[in-house]
Amino acid sequence: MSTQEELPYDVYQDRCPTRLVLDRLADKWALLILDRLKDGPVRFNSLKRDIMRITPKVLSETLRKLERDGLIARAVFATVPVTVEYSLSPLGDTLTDTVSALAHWAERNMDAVLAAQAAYDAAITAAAIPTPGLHRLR
Amino acid sequence: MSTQEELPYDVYQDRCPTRLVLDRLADKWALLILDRLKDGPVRFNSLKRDIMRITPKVLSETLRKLERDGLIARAVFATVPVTVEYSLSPLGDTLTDTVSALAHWAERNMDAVLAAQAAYDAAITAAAIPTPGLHRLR
DNA sequence: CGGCATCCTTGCCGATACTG
DNA sequence: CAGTATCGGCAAGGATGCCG
Repeated sequence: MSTQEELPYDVYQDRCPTRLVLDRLADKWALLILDRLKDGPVRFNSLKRDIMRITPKVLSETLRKLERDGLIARAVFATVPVTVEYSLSPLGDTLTDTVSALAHWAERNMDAVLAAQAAYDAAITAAAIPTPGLHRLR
Repeated sequence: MSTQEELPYDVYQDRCPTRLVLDRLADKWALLILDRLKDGPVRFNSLKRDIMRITPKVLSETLRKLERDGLIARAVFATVPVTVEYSLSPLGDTLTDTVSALAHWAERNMDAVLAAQAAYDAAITAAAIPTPGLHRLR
């Protein structure tokens, strides 16, 4: 808010189109796809295999949304059977460092998060049982 | 995948706990909250005002999830009425640069995205009408 | 001020087919 | 191989009201 130039868009504003883009990026599958594409073009079924548990439906939908937003490009080759490659567009390429950092932050800090969760849950449980061991009969 | 060390966690894997964290971060509201906290502690209703259209319920829920994950800290002051401040934890602080970059990327590249969307929609519409103007009589 | 409880809707997402 | 079609469930999230 301080070091940043004045822009016509403000993601904090409701009804700002940036909210729509943020919604797109704030999607687990979209982040994984963009991250997966950062090393070069990847084919549909390769994406489907690499991003475990994604269904073809969701993969297809997410790819089309990303393509519509100009973040990825779709290339069709008239082979038999047909070959389709997805790759980052120049615009999408400006995002990958950030997206990749976010997607992999969890991997680097997973232990800390798990520890925090355990501590939080323990505190909550302790609070829920004011004097543990008391009132045990009945 | 190449320049990266081998980690015990892999966000591409199903059943990997990192997926849960990615789910948390891949949330529009969580991103906005984390970004909003990067300049210092903020109170509940201030967040509610700044992040337009967020409901108290969703704000409260998201804050608690972020607190449970150890990304933010909650401080209560026994004033009248009570004052509650939310701030980034040291762990959360390691995320803000990335989160902020993602949240504001949309603001910087909104025009390009809107142009891409318009081009995409125009191409789709054109494809849906093979030869415009032909077959016009019935 | 800073929430929580409740109800209710919607739309996303997964599962499961089927097609060019 | 690269998708589309259809269906159903379930949980995220909005609206509202109340409380310490």
